[in-house]
Amino acid sequence: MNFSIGEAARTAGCKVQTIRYYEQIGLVSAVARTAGNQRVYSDESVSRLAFIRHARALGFSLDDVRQMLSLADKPAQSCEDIDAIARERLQEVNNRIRLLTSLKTELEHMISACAGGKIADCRIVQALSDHEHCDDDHLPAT
Amino acid sequence: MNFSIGEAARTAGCKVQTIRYYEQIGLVSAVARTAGNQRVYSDESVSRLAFIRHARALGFSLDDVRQMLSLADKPAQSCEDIDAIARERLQEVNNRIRLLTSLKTELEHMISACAGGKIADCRIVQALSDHEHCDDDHLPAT
DNA sequence: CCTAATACCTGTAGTAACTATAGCTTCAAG
DNA sequence: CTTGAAGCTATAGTTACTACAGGTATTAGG
Repeated sequence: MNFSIGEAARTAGCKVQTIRYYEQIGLVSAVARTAGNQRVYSDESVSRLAFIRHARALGFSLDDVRQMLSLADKPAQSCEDIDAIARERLQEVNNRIRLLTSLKTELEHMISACAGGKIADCRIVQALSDHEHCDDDHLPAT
Repeated sequence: MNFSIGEAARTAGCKVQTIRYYEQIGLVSAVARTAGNQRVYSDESVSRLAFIRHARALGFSLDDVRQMLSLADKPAQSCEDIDAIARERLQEVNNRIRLLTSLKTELEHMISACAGGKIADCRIVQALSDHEHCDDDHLPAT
């Protein structure tokens, strides 16, 4: 089956420009073109795009994806490396969940303490002004 | 007390350039300078920076922060709006936790299914190739 | 008082991972 | 045969910083 870039995008779950972007940065190789210079996608290239989108949705970086794709092209090798990447990802996901859970608690506290008063004594403003009480320097969850 | 930009950065928990960046985009106003043109920070400007960093760490965008800062400058007003921003944030945090939890499960499944075999039958690669079984189109958790 | 090491200054460019725009061409339907 | 949608390229914008280059200020030691 052949697909236009629009169909490929719908199938893979991304925008047309995203696919062109992936091609541009060399994450996927250029596909065939029609006489009129339009890209033609095979099942295989569409599923490669789906792989990428799925990995991205799982939080893998494009760099991770690049590694995994090159590994996936050597089917005879052991999948140790891919496993390692996935394990690292799991670590990060766990960290992020832990961080977000503590943020959730903090936000809930702030909200419940601020029962529609004046800003002058708003607990949210106070809580945010005052960094003392929280000793971890919780950095932005990139 | 007066602080150099370096001290302010250490206190607020960010890099020197980040402070200059906040000034540049007008998130904080320009502070006084020494005879030698170096920025001088008061306690108040440092705590404003700390406010920003703390809010950022809680996942508020710079745009949220901008709103909150302008609201915080009108202490006589009700804190309804700030409360609303915080509630919205809480919603997002909850969504993100939900998403990450399902990713965690998926990653764990993949990892346990891939017990050091060959890539040709690696479950991780298979799971990522195959988008069918997951019906939500879980977008990247920005 | 001089020097060397820091810390500061401005301005610009780079990062990730897209997203959007402009201005054009191609294609499919009626 | 025309019209509107979808495709093409190239370029610029987004968020929130971070890094660099090339220069000036400040401070501690000798």
